[in-house]
Parts: sequence; C-alpha cells; structure tokens
Amino acid sequence: MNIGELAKRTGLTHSRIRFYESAGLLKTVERRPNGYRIYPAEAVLVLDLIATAQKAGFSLDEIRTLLPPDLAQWQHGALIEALRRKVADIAALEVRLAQSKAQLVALIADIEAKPEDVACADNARRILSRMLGKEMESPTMEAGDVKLLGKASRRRSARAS
Amino acid sequence: MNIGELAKRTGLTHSRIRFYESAGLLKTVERRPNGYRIYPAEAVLVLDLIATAQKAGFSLDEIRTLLPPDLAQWQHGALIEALRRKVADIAALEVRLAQSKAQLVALIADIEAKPEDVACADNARRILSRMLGKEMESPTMEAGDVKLLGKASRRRSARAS
DNA sequence: CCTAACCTTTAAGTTAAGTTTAAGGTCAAG
DNA sequence: CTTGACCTTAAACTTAACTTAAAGGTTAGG
Repeated sequence: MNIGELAKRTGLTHSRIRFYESAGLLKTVERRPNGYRIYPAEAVLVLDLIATAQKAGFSLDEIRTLLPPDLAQWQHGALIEALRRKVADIAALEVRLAQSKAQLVALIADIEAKPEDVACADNARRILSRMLGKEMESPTMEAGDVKLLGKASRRRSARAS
Repeated sequence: MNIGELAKRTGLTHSRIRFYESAGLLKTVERRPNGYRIYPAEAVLVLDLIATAQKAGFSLDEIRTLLPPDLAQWQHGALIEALRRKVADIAALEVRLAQSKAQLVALIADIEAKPEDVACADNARRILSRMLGKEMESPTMEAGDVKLLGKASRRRSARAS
C-alpha cells in the first residue's frame, strides 16, 4: 500500500503520517525501487491506535514510549501503569474543571444579583474583590495535565470594536 | 510603583508583565523621565484579574476583548455571555473527559482480565480490536475547547532504554 | 569611580503536533 | 511527449503564552 492509500484508509493526511514516522512512532517502512514507501496492512491498525490514544489524552511522546516495536508485544506493566496514570490525570482535571465551573456560575449569579440602585462601578469593585478573594480558597491543584481539546470554537474570535 | 515592585506583588515575572502590555491587556503606562514604567496601585488588581481569568480557562484573547479600558466600566452583556459560554465549554469538556476515563477504565479491566492460558499476542489483538471498535461508538464530541492545564508532570518524561 | 541592582528594547527561542511550501522525481494515460 | 496524479525531501511556518538572550541605559551605595 502506498501512502495515499493509507491516508485514505485512516483518514489522516500524508504529511501527518510522514511526521509520525519521522517522530519515531512508526517504524521505518520498506521502499519501492523508486523510493515510494510501501505500507503493510498492519499500518492502518497502528495509525488508528495512535489516533485513538491521542483522543484519550496521550501525547505522542507517551504513545511512543508505550508503543512496542512489534504490535503483538505489548509491555504489560508499563502499559497498565500508564493507563492508570492517565485515569488519575483525568480525574484530577475533572476536579479542577468542576471547581472552575462552580466559580464561574457563582460569579454569574453574583453579577446578576446586582441591586438596581448600586452604581456599576461599585458593583464592579464588589465583584472584583469577591473574585480575587475566592480564588485564594481554591486548593492550588497543580495536577498533571491532560490534553483533550477539540479544534472547534476557533471561529469564535475576531469580533470587537 | 516600578515593574519590579509590581512583579513582586503579583508574583508574575517582569517579562510577563511587559508581554501583557505589548499584547494589549494592560494599557500603556506612564514613564519616568528615564523611561522606567510607573504603575498605579490598580495594576495589581488588573494583573490578578488576568491571572484568575486564565485559571478559569480564558485565553488572553478572550480576556482582552472582555477587559474594559477602565476597570470600573465592565460591559455587562458581553461579560455575562462570555461567562456562560465558558461554563458551557467546561461542561462539554467534562463530558468528553468522563467518556475517555470510562474507556480507559474499561480497557484496563479488559487487559487485566486476560485469561492465563491465552498468548500475549492473541490477547493484544483481542484488546486492540476492542479498543478500535469502542472508539467508533463515542459520539465524536467536537466541543469547544477549554484550556485548564497545570504545568506539572513535565518531570514525568525522559526515561526509557 | 565602580559595582550591583534596577530598568529598557528588540529579537529570537520554546513546546506540541502538525501543515505548508518549494523544488523536484515517477508513472500511467492519451 | 505532455499532462496530471502520485510520490519524495528539507525547511519553514503555525498558535499560545511566554521566556531568554543580547546589548545597553540608570542609579544608589560604598
């Protein structure tokens, strides 16, 4: 299989596949006499696996150290350990997110509860000090990081007077 | 107040403060005859506010459009709208995280449930296909993104044979 | 007067995960 | 024999939020 075919089957771009190879995630493949890469059918599996692991929050770096040279030779211990760590990372992030969300919700309520007779400036100062105070309570999480971000909401910028 | 003093009071670096100014988050400040910046006491508040907003998941871009030229002149509508959007973003991310975590937990169980008499290679294929199958079920979230990452766990790399 | 602690600017470097560009070789079809 | 689809490489660009470096001006203290 040529790279174009592999790209079609995995839904990845040519450049991304080559990038993975240069990054050491794919072992160097055979070449035709003309230099074209020849991929075995297995390559589809490996790429799908990489994509899946990424969606689950693994960095390419993590994936590289976990991915065995041979697909059928996983290193049990390290793999399970990594999976557990990732679950813990996600849990920590969930805690942080919940806290942030709660803070934002409280802030919204606070702003909307502004009594009509208070001047905007005064209300601002009231809220300001509450915000900056509130953050001090939060337990300075500093958890490990997990990246699980979509690429949407990029459209949502560029609009201001 | 000179920049050094402001840095000390906010816990930010000099370079970061200057960066915020050049990025349009801080209005240009007065200078002494020798060129040194002079910050008003209010600057501490503004910087704390920026840092807090960042921790809550706002990008500098978002903060810039929300931050009023004058601290006491918030734009109510836009602010509340942005806060609500951010809450929604976080909620969406929480859903994604929960899914990923569940998948990982299931995967761990799957791996550990390997019957002793099955060869590693066969088990690997079994799990592989389950993993790649499972991901298809997941509803392709594509939510807006939120960034709330700690800087820890950087130490946790660089160690492989 | 010299040194150390401040401050200034501009430009380049960092990280992750790719994409884009430039410049070209290969190959099947018409 | 040329057009278009496909492949190759290396290098530069992208984004965000900074940091680091290089090169230098200012000022208080001893």
